[in-house]
Amino acid sequence: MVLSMKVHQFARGFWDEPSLSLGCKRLRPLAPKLQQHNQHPTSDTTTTTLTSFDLKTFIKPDCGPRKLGSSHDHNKDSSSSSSSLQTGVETHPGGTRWNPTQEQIGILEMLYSRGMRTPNAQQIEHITAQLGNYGKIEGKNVFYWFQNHKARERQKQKRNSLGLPHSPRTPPPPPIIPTFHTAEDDSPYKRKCLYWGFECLVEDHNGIMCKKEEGHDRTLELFPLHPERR
Amino acid sequence: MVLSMKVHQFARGFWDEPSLSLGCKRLRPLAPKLQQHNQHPTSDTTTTTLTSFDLKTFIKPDCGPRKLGSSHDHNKDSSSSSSSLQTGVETHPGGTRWNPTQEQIGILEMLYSRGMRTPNAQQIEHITAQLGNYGKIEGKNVFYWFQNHKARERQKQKRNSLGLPHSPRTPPPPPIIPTFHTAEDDSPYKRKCLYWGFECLVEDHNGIMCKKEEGHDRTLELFPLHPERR
DNA sequence: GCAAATTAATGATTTATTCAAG
DNA sequence: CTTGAATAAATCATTAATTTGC
Repeated sequence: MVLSMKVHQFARGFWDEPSLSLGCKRLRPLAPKLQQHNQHPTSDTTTTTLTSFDLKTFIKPDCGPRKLGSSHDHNKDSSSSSSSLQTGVETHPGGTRWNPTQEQIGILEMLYSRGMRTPNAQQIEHITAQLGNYGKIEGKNVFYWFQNHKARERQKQKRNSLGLPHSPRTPPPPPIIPTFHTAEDDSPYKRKCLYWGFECLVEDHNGIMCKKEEGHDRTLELFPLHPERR
Repeated sequence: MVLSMKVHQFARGFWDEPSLSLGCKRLRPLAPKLQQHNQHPTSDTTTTTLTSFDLKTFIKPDCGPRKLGSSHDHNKDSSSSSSSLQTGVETHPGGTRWNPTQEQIGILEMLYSRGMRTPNAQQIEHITAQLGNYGKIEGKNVFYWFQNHKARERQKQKRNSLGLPHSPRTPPPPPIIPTFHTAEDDSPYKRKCLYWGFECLVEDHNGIMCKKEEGHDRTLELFPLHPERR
């Protein structure tokens, strides 16, 4: 199959699609990268595009490495300590990776404790919007948080079960996630539901305090988040 | 700090309540670190009041098992009706999986052969747009194609090297790929929700696609659009 | 007390596996 | 049985928390 693609030129230019330009918004003050908008104005070219395939369009001109972070702040406040550091180190105001605030973590854990494991896009958006009230955050952060948290809880559990395998069988297998019905029925709102109630420690058979894992009860049933399967 | 949470409200009406304030902080898992990062300049108090947390918003109608392929809101203009994407491939309400056309496969393989492995969000969009001329396709299809193709080439290679280890050396391992590192990229929020984003290739002096050196940014949005499956 | 050096967490990606449509 | 789609496991990388020497 030959597609009439014009491979020959990998010339650059063109990736900047007009429409998306917005993206380029975040440039940081530091490196002024200039993005190039180049030529090719248009061309609606696309005309061709209709049927032909322009390889060249696949090459991005390269935009500089902009890292940045974003506006924002996050305020790592940090410090108190006097300033100190900031001195140039760059902590750059923008940091690179997301640094969750207590509130954000709290909400996320609450949701997790209620059974949420892999929120869908819609949910992620929602959560992101809510958490945005407490600090900078993006959808992907939420997505990753759930992935990581789920995976790490899993390892932790595994480690524990191996480390002290008493309890022959019934190795706390299924996290069990509550079943979440719809609110309405059982008394959903019965619990007080401390915001961050999770983390609650409980005493196990041996009198050792441990974190109650994924418990079934705890405060729950508040809302039908959709139970994840599994 | 007190959390002034109005717990009682959790009672009924919860969903109706517009919002519930929350603000408390939580302890960190093991080591209580108290960091306080509270964000928001504004109050340092965490009064909570500032923002409210609407639990109910997490529920969302969602409802049904929507499977649909990705329609997902977002501007994706969706399908219905029109076609933004051309050809009217049917929008298949039912959501089926992508069924690539010869042309699409051809282009993808060509790109793969040139070294592309993990296109970033921008590239995916571009590719998607191009391939859209040959049949219905979405960004995630492109993303997955590269992932699967890469992984399967890898297995195939492994199998071959083991199965018939003639050719002592050079077991065609390196697909050639230039270096691919991360890339920079762009835009964080730019996308509403691109399915996922990744590295970006750039052209080097020789016109070969390679990964842009040193950028560390990979910032992109990612997350699966509909996770609910299964 | 401070800050470089070290360590513990955990955010972000990549790779391997699994599941299921066709 | 091929392969699109999705998840889980493994890995990489940064930042926060600690420790340590001056």
